[in-house]
Order: sequence, then structure tokens, then C-alpha cells
Amino acid sequence: MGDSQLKLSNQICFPIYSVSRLITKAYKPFLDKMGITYPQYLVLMVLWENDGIIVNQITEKLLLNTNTLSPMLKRMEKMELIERNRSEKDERSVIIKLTAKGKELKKQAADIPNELGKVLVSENVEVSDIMHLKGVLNEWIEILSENKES
Amino acid sequence: MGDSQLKLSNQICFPIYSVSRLITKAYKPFLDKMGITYPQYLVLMVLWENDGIIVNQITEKLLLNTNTLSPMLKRMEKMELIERNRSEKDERSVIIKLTAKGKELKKQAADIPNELGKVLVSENVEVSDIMHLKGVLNEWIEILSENKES
DNA sequence: TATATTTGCATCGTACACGATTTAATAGTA
DNA sequence: TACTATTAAATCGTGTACGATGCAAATATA
Repeated sequence: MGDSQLKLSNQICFPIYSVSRLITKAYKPFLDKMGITYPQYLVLMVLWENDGIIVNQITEKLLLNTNTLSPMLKRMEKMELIERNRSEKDERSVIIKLTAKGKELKKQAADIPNELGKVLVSENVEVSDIMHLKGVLNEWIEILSENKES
Repeated sequence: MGDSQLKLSNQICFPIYSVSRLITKAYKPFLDKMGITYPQYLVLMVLWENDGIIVNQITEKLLLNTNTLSPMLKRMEKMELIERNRSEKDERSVIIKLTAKGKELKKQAADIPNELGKVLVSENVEVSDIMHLKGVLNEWIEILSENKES
């Protein structure tokens, strides 16, 4: 009722916003070595699983729009991590394919999950909390992204 | 060991990044009515609790730097939500004070936590999950933001 | 088949984030 | 006191986010 609900720590928005940024920072040293940013890392993870998909399929997996992805993919093309080519079957679609360099980065990235785990554990983050959080957040993604297809 | 760890859903980075953006979107309809953005809302919450603090104190509470806050505060000054004045005690500091308009918004914001709660519940988000998540995330903020004072 | 609608992507404008640098004011110290 | 170090903001450059709009290709429908 009163003011207490309007306090930073009492709303879910601030903690999740801050932790998201703090986690991004925890990834940064590893991504810097690879010369990529955090969102670019997410794109690469999608492509490592599914090379040769079209832009729209990436937007679905990352819940990002083309207004974010198109410029980003152009930068990644300039960095020679990917290639962008129009589909011949459907001239509207753009197929994204990893270059040799883009594929190569997967090897460097292989250790990131473990390394990051070490960092978190050394900072006294509970592994059980990470696992639980992952579960809850993945459910929320399902729920919150469901009705947004309009 | 294998590839599975490099999958989107198996890392903590993607879920937290996505949920953060999805939660921001959930707030948007309410903030649009007030004509403010999500980060501006955070600044206002800080000021509603502690009016007349200096920029540096805001950076500490929100874990943001002046390179983000300075331009943002200028925009908020232009919107007549706040006033920016140099401290007389220490000419380096800039004191941020809410205007009448900025204070007025607190009344409009008072319902947001409840309204957002309703939205989440209607989307079948478990209240117990929200509470638990808030607890875990606030701990993580403590931990992850600790050694970053350098 | 001509036209309307939808789809996939790109572009534009605005607002963050953030590393790095700059500037001015204060504090510390020889 | 003169000089150095620290501190508080601001600025710069780059890279996202995202609502809105534009455009061409494909599809649907009269």
C-alpha cells in the first residue's frame, strides 16, 4: 500500500536489470579475448547450433527484432565471422552462414561456461541458485514471450 | 564437455538477458502513460526515496556510471522532472532535485507494482517464484557488484 | 490474372550502456 | 605554499534495443 513497494529492492525490475548487466560484465573478459560482444556471442551460439538459417529464425531464437539484428549481422559480416546471402528460393530471406573464422571461435568459446562457473563460484554464488534460476527464467521466457507474436 | 554447454538454454546469460528485456516490456505500458523510460523510472525511484542527492550517489544505487547517467539526467531536466545544480560546498558535485512534476509522478507510479503483479500472475507466473527470484538476485547484486569499485 | 495482404528485412530516430578520456575542483603531501 | 593525486561530472565513440516506417518479394484472394 505505502511507499515500501516503490523501493528499488522491492521490485523485480531493478534486480533483474542489474544482474543482467553484471552477468554481462562477468562474460566480458572472455569475450574480449575473442573480440566479440555479448549479443554477438548469443548470435554465434545460435549459429553454432544451426548454421545457415535465415535472419528471421535468429530473431525467434533470441527474441530480438531485425532492427537490432540487421545492423549487428552487418558488423559481424565486416568482422568476417559470418556471410550474408539472399536465399534463391525466397528472395526476401537472407541466409546467415558462419565463416571458417566464425566456426573457429566455437573452440575458444568451449571453455567459457566452465570458466564463468568458476568465477561465480569464487564469488560465492551458489551453484544450486544458478541451476534453479535458470529453470525459473526459462519458464518465464516461455510465458512472457508467448503473447508477443503480434 | 561437449557442445551441450554451449546451447543457449544451458547458459545463464541468455535467460537472464531475455527475461530482463521481457520484464522491461511488461513495465512499458505503465511507464508510457507517465511519459518516461524504464531507466528513468529507476532514477525517479531513487529520488523518491532520497531527494537532493548528488549524481555519484545515484550511480552507486543503480550501479550505473556517469557516462550513462549524465545524458539521461539532462534529458530528465529537459522534461522538467528534475533540476540539476552545482553544490556550493563542493563545486564538483551536481545535486539532483525533483521538480513538482517529478514528485507528482510518484502518485501515478504507486500502483505500478500491484498492476505489474497482476500482469505476471495473469500470465501464470508464480508469485513464490517472483519472491524467491528477488531474494536470489539481490544476493547476486551484492556479490557481483562488490569487487567492481576499482 | 490483377490487386490486396502478408512477410522478411532494412532503415531511421531516440535512448540507453559502457570503456576511455577530459576537465575542473578538492584533498593530500613534501 | 607549490605540486601531485584524487574525485565528480561530462564527453566521445561504438554497440546495442526498439517503436515506427519503408520496400520488395511472395502469397492470398477476388
